[in-house]
Amino acid sequence: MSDKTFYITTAIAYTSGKPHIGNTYEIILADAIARFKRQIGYDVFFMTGTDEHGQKIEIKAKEAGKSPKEFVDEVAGEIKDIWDLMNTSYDKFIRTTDINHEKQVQKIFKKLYDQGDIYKSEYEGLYCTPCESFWTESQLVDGKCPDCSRPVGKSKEEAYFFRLSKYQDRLIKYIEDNPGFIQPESRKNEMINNFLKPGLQDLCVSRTSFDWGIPVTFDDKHVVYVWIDALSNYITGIGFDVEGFHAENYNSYWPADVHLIGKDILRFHTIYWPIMLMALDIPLPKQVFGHPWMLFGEDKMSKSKGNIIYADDLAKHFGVDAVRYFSLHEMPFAQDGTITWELVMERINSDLANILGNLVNRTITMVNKYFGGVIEEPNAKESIDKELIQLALETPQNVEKKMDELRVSDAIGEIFTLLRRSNKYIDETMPWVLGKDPEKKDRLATVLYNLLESIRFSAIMLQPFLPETAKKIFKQLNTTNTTWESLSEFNGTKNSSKVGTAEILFARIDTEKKFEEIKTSNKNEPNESKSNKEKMVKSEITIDDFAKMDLKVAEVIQAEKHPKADRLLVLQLKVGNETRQVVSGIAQHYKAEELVGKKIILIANLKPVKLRGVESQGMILAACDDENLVLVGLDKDIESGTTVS
RNA sequence: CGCGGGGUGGAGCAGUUCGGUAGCUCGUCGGGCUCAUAACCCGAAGGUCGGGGGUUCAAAUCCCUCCCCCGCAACCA
Repeated sequence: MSDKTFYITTAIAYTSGKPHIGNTYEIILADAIARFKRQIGYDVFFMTGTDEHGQKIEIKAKEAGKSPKEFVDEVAGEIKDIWDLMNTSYDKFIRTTDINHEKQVQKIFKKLYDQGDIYKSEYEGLYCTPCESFWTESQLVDGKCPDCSRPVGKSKEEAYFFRLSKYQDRLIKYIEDNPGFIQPESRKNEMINNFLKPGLQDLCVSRTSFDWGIPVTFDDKHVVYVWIDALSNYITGIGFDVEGFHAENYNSYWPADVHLIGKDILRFHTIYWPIMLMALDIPLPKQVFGHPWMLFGEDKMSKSKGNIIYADDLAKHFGVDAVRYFSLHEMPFAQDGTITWELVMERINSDLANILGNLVNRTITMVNKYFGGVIEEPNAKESIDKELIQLALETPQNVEKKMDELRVSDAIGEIFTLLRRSNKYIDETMPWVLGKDPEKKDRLATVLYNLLESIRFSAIMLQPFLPETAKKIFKQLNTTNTTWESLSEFNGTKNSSKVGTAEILFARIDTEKKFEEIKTSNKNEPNESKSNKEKMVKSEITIDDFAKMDLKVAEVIQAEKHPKADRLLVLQLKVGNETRQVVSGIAQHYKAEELVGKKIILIANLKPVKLRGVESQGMILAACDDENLVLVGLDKDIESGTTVS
């Protein structure tokens, strides 16, 4: 083993449901980095896992009629299956329900308490009893509960707090002294200016309102709330021990080289986590990389939008390496990437089938056709070869440079530049012409040798990204010379070995046909998002309950934007001979001017409230899902003020 | 003036740190080639680099200003 170590982690996945391709991307990315580092000689430890506690899971388990433990066992298994399907080479899969983890979390909590970093206090806030919610001063509307408009009272809940403020200045200094710590760097300022400079509030680190968590040893009403539980996995997973009896892995791998996480949880990893570590007096991770998100078209993937793509579905249609390739290639360094079925097929066809697959195929075919599979000594070199050879020799360094910056997509781009260049080399040298002239046999052998060698180069470099494909290429080349070190010289193809038969690596996809296939296979599978699960079924009411509502036809006589809120319109409604002002959150769907003259339905006896300072006397009806909002109108015209029942 | 990201040929992006011929992939059109998976290779068309102003010999890049889009925050009665 090498003495250069590299410890990389992903965020641990929350076991509330099946992860989609956007979540899966993170582990594929981590895997590519881990494999690459191993390849260039690092002793790598790669950890991933699941975050399994919390109220949400408690509720979900109950809905599913299971105990929380049964529930998380199932989901964690499902997550692990997807990680395995994606051929990810993690060294450890940690679960926050692992006994060792739980034990260490309890000890960490106790230690921080004993040394005064955690203290018991009361979560004091403005509490709305019917809603069971705490609110801050700024959230209140008219001094009342924003949810139900009832008065709130001061209330207290016992909780433990972590004194973040104590470490604030040390953290700012650390971030400023280590410019590479937060990646991409644009996020650094966001953290400092938005959270650190204004001053950190102490963090609530325990709960009494649910049970599915790690109990606080010295106060059994409390369970450890997410932060200390989840974040500490990065050290407990490699054998950190509060009392100092660390496992060997902890001693060799900590501090982590990279925490790879989604950009949405960067704050927890660059503020709470480092402060926890400071309090425990252990070194901070070297880098936290907040990767961008994979969007479906323009939108975030979400169940309610029904636009989720899962890695296993993609793999079923296109194969694992194609999914890996797409995820790694299509994601820019800092900006969000996009996935659609069309894009996936386009990438597979143009890159994997045309450029890579076809190059291997045509080369192997020619070696078999002209030389019976055995290439002889390359002794007829020409100056035209130099450009190809030089590029091949430069590419490993370029890849390494990009990978150092975690620019995985760019690293892959470097390899494809070599593949394109190789295709071009075939046209330049025209081996099929050489093949017709027996005197040119040596030259032909040299040309094909150069091609085999640059394919070997490419395949070696592709290993971290497309491990299975690389294997297949090695098999076709019939080479075992697959180390990174062998890329220092352009002579690693053995002259005497016989290449294998040409096999298609990636078949071209008939886009239209495939689309049909995908559609049918999606139909066959019950679409979870639209079935039982997501439907909100409210409890039954009587006609009397309904009769409490005073619904009226109303005509919009004036509409304008709310002066202080983006999503709100202020409407003046004519209801019979009365005029009502209603504030409505429809500004993203309707322009003020197009509403004037429309007749709509108003709930007229709703208690008035102020919204961002403007009084609203009622509410108008609209149908809406996540994307669309349509006002409820009338089939035929009728007087405003008419009662609706 | 809440915070942040972005606006570059038809599409998606790089280039902006540190001014010096506007680049890549896909698509379109034309050509070449036949070893190969209708693939590969070459060429062309197509851009006032969101608008305006300024600095400069020179601005996508620096400064000022305005417009638009997307997140977050707020807000949806």
